Amino acid sequence: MARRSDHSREQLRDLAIESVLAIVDADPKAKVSARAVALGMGYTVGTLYLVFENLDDLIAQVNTELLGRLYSDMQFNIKDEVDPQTALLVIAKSYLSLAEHYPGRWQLLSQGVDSNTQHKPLDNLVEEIFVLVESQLLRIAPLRNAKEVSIAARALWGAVHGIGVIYTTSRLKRHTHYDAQFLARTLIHTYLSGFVFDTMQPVAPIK
Amino acid sequence: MARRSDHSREQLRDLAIESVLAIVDADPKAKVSARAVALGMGYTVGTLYLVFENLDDLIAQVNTELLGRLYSDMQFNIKDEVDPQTALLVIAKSYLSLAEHYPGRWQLLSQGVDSNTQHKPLDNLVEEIFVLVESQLLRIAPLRNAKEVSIAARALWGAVHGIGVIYTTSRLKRHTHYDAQFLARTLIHTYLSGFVFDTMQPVAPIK
DNA sequence: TGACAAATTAAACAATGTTCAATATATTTT
DNA sequence: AAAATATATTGAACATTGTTTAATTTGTCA
Repeated sequence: MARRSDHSREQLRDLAIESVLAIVDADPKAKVSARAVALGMGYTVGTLYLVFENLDDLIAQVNTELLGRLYSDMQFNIKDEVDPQTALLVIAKSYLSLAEHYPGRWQLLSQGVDSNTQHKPLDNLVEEIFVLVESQLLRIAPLRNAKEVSIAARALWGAVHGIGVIYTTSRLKRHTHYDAQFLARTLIHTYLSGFVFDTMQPVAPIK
Repeated sequence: MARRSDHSREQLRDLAIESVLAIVDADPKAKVSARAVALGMGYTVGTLYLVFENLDDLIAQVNTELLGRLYSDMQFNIKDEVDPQTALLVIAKSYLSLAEHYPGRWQLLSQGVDSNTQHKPLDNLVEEIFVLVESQLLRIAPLRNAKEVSIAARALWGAVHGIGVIYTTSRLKRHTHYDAQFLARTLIHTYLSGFVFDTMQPVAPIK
């Protein structure tokens, strides 16, 4: 039996998170079960429930960790970037490189972000990324008002996310697939050239 | 006990599919369990396995049904549409109206489309929708070659899908959310105005 | 050294997907 | 019409899941 106080709560938390990552890295379609996670950290199931409320809580914390790293990457990579369009590309690149290099982690994250269970820190991170995108859009088109920028940010981010979804699944299904980065570059490039010049008045609602 | 031959295999299949839809319509976050589905059709679990290989097979068939209806809607709604941009908006509208009016069905579909399990008829339908989008794009920009159109279609469709994801989850989490149709209209409008005029040469790869 | 407290486990629970022998019912044969 | 056969349907069983909790081990302190 593992000896008491071999690890602090904090350490147990980290062990669990790493165990989850090891599982999905080894096999992107593997099921992340409580027992498998516990085994991976050298403990038994019960211990997990000392540290986490339940499995959803654990997964949410893993996703918070993943998205947190992504956010840091993004901030670091754009901090000296003068061109806002390039900055947006860098942001998208960070997001999509997870899909390319760590499909298991990306699935975890993309399923978690769209899961119905709430998790404050995770939701906040998502919001911060939106802010990052918005601030670049505002630099691109300074005359737009806040509402327009907010809408454009959501549309654009949804678009990048969607590209990640299409990419991941077409790869897991072994279809022919396109380079996600390339799709994102053409999308952003094309979208922004419209965003700058256009009235952004959508056409009238259909019917 | 239900009497033998009360229903043909075909009828059982339809009963099962309707039972699934009833479950997710009643509660978008309800778990679709084999027993719940069987109960909903007035049979017991075992019967399900006479008709379907397993639960994934059932869900895939439900999704095929859903996407099939969507595809018919799309075809019907654009058949007399002369303006390709409007046609694309109609296509997106069909897709997103599922997210708006049937969140449970939409989650089923969006999780199923991005699931790793293969299902030929479902995959084919997805492909057909891509073709629909491609043909409109080709009408908008006849000088683009097939590869460009194919890429643009995937980027655009991914974008619409992503908007649906963002919309559904922000609604299920009771965040403030934007009208999905509106987001899609601005996205498509903006994107297309770029697609027509732009070189579609993405900027150089980052780093 | 012994008693208390805390960490960890092992076993148990209900609910899941799935299988399959038993049973009820329809159909065919005599 | 009764018996024999075939098959649709069930109900119980199994392994595996998430989760809880009583038991046990281990560290600490009087």
